[in-house]
Amino acid sequence: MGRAPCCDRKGLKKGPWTPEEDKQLVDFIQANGHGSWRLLPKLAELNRCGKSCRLRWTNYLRPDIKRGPFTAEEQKSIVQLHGIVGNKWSMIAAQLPGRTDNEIKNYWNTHLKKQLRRMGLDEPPPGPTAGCPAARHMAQWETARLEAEARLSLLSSSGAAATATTSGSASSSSTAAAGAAVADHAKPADVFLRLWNSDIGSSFRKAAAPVSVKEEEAVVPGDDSSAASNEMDSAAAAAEYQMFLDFAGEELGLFHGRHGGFSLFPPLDVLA
DNA sequence: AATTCTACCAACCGCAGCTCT
DNA sequence: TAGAGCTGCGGTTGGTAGAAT
Repeated sequence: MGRAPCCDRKGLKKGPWTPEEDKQLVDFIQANGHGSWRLLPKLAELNRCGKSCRLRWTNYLRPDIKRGPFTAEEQKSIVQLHGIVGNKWSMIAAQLPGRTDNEIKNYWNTHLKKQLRRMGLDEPPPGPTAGCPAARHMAQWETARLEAEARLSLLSSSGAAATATTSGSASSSSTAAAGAAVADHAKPADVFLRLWNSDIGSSFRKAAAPVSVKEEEAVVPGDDSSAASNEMDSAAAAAEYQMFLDFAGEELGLFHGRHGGFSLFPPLDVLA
């Protein structure tokens, strides 16, 4: 995996772009498309590296970029998605039309992170999962999934059990069943269910697969110590997740419920 | 009015993964 | 199959504007 040598060339301009450079880049891309970023500077007669051109275009010059402050709805989405996928800014940006990953990242670091810090929620909990975001997020998903399953079991008490059809999932068969059940029974307000079935959920399951398998292997039947350890990890992750949800619910008005009775999911009577 | 501090954001750097040969 | 080239992503930095002293 070699590194791109384009920025190593001497004499290429760095730093802020001038309006003339912007116009040159926009005119060229609108006329020809960006094609190969590496070749673009030469073709557009810009004294910049391709990487710089791509960044300028994607983060600033693209016509579909939405400018201005983030709306409350966008803030909610960012917090919600960050809780699920972590610092996958491009993934989060994909769910917010007109916003770039760089913009979201900056917004998170300068605004939302501070709010979390004030709440004392920015530090990962101590323990084995602290350095493993995938494991922590898997635990978060698992917590939400369990709640979804509980809800679904109540909702479909008279219905037949769903057949597992979800493929590529690294979680347990019950998770796959929940995923299938979700497809059949999900209500629009069911945030988790929608996310689980979305591209994000799919990417997450895929990304978390090795961790999940490893964790399952680590649990030897009858081995109380590893089971207990796993239980503690899950509890810590679940506690962290709950803290995050509490913050999101109270501070940003996310999800449903009120102080003390907050839930990722809407009350049953809403679904009924 | 001058200086220092803080917040914000555009841009850079380097790594990782994908594609092609 | 291995290595080189290219692109995309996430972390970090540096410049600037506005606020505070």
